[in-house]
Amino acid sequence: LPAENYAIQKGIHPRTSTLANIAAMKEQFRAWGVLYDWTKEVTTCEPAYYHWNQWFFLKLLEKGLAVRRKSAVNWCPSCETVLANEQAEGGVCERCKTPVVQRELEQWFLKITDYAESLLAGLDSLGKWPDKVVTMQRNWIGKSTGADLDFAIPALGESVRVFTTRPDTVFGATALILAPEHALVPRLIANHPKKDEIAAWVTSVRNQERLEREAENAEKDGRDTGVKAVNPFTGREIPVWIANFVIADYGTGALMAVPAHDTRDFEFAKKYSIPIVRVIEERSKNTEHLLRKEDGEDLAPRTGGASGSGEAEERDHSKKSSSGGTDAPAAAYTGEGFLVASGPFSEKSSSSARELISAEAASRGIGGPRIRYRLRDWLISRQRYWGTPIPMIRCEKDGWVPVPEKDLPVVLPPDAPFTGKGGNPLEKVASFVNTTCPECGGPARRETDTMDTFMDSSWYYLRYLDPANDRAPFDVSRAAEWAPVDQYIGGIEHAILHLLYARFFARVMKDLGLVTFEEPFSALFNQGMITRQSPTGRVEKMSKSRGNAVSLDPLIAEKGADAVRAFVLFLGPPEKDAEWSDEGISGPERFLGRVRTAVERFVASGADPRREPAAADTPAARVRHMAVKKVTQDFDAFSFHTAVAHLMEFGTHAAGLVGDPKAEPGETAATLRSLVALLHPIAPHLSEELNEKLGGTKSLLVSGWPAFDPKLAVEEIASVAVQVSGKVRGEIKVRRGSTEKEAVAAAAAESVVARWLEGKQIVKTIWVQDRLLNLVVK
RNA sequence: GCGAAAGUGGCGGAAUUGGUAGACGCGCAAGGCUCAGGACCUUGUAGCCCUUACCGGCUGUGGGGGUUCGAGUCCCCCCUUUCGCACCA
Repeated sequence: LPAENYAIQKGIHPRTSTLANIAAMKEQFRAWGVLYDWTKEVTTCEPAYYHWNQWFFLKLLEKGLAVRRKSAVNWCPSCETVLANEQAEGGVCERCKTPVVQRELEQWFLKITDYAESLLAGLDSLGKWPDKVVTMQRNWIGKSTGADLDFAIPALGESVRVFTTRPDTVFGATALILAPEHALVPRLIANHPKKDEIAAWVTSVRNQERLEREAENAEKDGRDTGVKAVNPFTGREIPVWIANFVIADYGTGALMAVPAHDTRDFEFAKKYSIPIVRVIEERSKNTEHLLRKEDGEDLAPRTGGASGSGEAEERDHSKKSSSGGTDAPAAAYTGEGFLVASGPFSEKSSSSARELISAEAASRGIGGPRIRYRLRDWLISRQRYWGTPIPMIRCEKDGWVPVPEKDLPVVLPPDAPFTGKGGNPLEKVASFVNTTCPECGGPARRETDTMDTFMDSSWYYLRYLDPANDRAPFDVSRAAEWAPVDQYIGGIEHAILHLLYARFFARVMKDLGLVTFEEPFSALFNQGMITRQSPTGRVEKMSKSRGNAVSLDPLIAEKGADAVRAFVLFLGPPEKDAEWSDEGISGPERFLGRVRTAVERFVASGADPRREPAAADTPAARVRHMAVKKVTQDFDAFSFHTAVAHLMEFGTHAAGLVGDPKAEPGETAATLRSLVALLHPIAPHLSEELNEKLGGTKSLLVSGWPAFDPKLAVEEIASVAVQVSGKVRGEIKVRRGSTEKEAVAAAAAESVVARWLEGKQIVKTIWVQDRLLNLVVK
């Protein structure tokens, strides 16, 4: 989709622009010194790749995981296509930020919801993922435990099923509210005197932008159908309403309104004078009410009982309370508590009542316990040209027929008259559309919708293992050997798009016997964004779509790839956003220059660069081991900016050795060799060159990472802070491993410390080995 | 509103997870080298105070309390910023 939009904007065929972008990107990779095995290159827009998208689609179809279904879907008016729920987050199109509207359309869905529980449970195993992403996925899947309950509508001879997480509040359900999209709406309003007005309102709500309809401050708006439903537990009639805040595709698109115990229902009930019946009490705060109840004054309506028995309990709080002195509550009580006015369930706790009421609903055949998820099925149809054709054929006689596997790939015609406006260009390509039915051989039409691009990225990581395979998406044994991915890196924007789809796909592939894992990415790292101050002073993310990206090409041309790499790594922690400015580049640039100078001076002096240190345990050797240790640990921890800092320190030390006539040449040589090797990931070009100058015969890529001896990677002399009553008063140098006694003696010999100890008595001594001595005095 | 993360010099950022706050770099200042320098090298650089100088002292990690011999780090309250979620019944 982005490729197509770009192509439309520039009037270039997406294939041309995509291939040009790939070429440009490859050139940038080369200029940066990025290492990549180009024999493993994958191009998802080529038939050789999307063939297998189509193959996966057919497999999903066989398993009943790909279905064509009519439902309310998100439509982006600007991109002129439907979008998956994940791509319309917050009510706007993920690509162009245009507010989306709901449309009732028949589309292809992948049943990701079948794996909702597995996707949720699997999150617990993702210890090496950022908590944030795990939480976002958990919230997106949105598991809710509750019950389904059926509310009869005698006038229609129908019943409406609702889902609730609070079946314990059912006795307080004083209205049934349906989404405007609910299937029963037309019949409910058919006999209403203002039928046309209501129908027009329903239509207007349905056509409203999601952003507007779901806005935080959007007013609740509804219409009374005039039809009555029956609360299955109180047996009382309750009104049936239609309201804008009821979401069509969550639960059943209908809910029981319990105004006393739900803030949204409360707000709605207040506005439309719907009765508010309190059925949950926090016992500790309202014992009086309970006592009245316990006196035997059973005010609760009986289950399935005749009308009238609950009259006294019902209070219409929209009017001034006339008797009993009970004022209208100011807000809903949404907490847990104990049931009141709930027939046989009165006195029960919320939690036990939930189970009992759910169980009774099940036994009466009107619902029962139910778990629901916020997650919706993945809508993959796109009314766009530049994508993988969905391999389906529509036959008048046989309906939807899959393209036989042997006929794959269904190739996207190169010559569609795409404009981005006025429908899918594929519909205009007769040679593509017109085909024959694989079942009956009669004339038929191809599906012209293409697949969501996230289909490509759901399994691409496995294609890298076997990019040329023309018999299968990838070789199963190679996948078994190499996958899952050890370390995945990507931006947070993928948290609930790509990463959720890929997790779903891994489960599908496991069920297909292609892989043995369920979680495709063992560890995940979210890098921060590079931001930039816009001319208006706002800090915004640098991106292609904003057109505010800074090209590093000129900087690389001027300073060299190594300096730019070192500088970018030195900007700060990689998981954090960083504001772009090329001001600080001189630091890393100078550093690399100093390393070069040090090596060149050493070689020019005629010293043997391959020489080994004369002694293993010297102060200089310890510095070297410490540097190797620190830099190695920094890399392991993705702390590249401190790796650069530690290399700078080590570089200064190395330059000092080169300039020091008393330095031992073997140690100096070893120091330079270590420095150059450690520098390789940051400055590969320079370090390879200096490695050669230092007599290296193999690339640093194959000659191995420097090792350190943990015993030598510590200073021999420890500087110990000396505190007197918790305040630092001096520092002593002691041999590593010194005893407390030795340290106290050394500290007392320090004049400043001695002054603070004068006339005092040491009441307590705290000794942290090799680090700190605290003398508490009185 | 709910949830999460963060707040450290002029700036980017360190701090072995309770143990010398400010590593490393930018910037700035002084000096050296130089015909010159936006090149390079050296030194200094949290604030305040005492001192000719040295030695030193006090304060300091968003604000306020607390725990501790000791707090940037742990606990409680508050403020600010950023990011998620936000009618999901």
